[in-house]
Amino acid sequence: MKRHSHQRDIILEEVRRGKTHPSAQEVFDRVRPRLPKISLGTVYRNLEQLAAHGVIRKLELPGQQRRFDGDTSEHYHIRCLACGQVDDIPGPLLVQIRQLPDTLNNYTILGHRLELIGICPRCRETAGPNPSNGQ
Amino acid sequence: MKRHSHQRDIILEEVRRGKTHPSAQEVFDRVRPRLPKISLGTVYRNLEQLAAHGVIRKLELPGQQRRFDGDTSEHYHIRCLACGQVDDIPGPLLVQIRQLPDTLNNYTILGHRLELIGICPRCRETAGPNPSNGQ
DNA sequence: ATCAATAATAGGATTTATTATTAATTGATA
DNA sequence: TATCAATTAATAATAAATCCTATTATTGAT
Repeated sequence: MKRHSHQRDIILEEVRRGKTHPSAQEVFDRVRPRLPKISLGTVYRNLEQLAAHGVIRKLELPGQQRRFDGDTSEHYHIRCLACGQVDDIPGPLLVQIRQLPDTLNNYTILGHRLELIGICPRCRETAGPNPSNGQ
Repeated sequence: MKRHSHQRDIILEEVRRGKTHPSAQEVFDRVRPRLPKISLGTVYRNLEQLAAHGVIRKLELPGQQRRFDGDTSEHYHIRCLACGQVDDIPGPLLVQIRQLPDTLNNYTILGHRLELIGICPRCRETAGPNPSNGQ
């Protein structure tokens, strides 16, 4: 990020809009109405750059495509097993994880990833995956 | 798994051999000397089937390809940020996670995924990723 | 032991998410 | 405003996983 770009500004605005956790393709779809000539590669590159600089967070979800989060505060996520929707879990990190030793199994510990798995209210009510939820 | 297959037996043997956490491709490579005509699709199908029946465990790792674990007891994993190697962390699940409520954020909670991120001893010593470690 | 039904396989094509390449454009700076 | 590296658009390439179809193997019934 050695200089500004209009594309990056718009991408950041769209990632920050709402509390969703969009994939690169979803960001692309949201940006396109404003920048019809933008390409998907530009979206990927800028999302990675913004995440590398801590402006947004990258969520690498097991078995799913990568998502991005405009909220950089420390928080966990819960993910719907049926539709893939990702929501925030407010509150502090687990105390037990905070208290882990510096080394374990001879590894130097740098961090952790935790996500809860569940069924979102919409999928529970409709008794099936709700495609409009995201996946 | 309505019928037995020789291929599945060999695949299971190879996943259980050692304490590694092989990817489908790695299982394929290990099985090939014994079954030269096996195809990658067969390996994927049988690994998924074995996991669905609880015979092995599927590890869906953020930002990495899927791996499989012949050890089905409850345990967490630690993963080397440099080389991708995955090791077991012995011991029980975190008490705090055990005590989570049934619902959170209006989701029905079904489970969780936790993995620790670190640097493995080999990568620490060689001051760089060790390609022979797996990734 | 043989046979018919059908589950499972081999081999290859396809899909999806992501990354790399390249020529043209743009933003920061002298 | 001329320069030059950073950034872009467009597209090709890659990697992991899935799908497709003709063939083979396993099973329960004879």
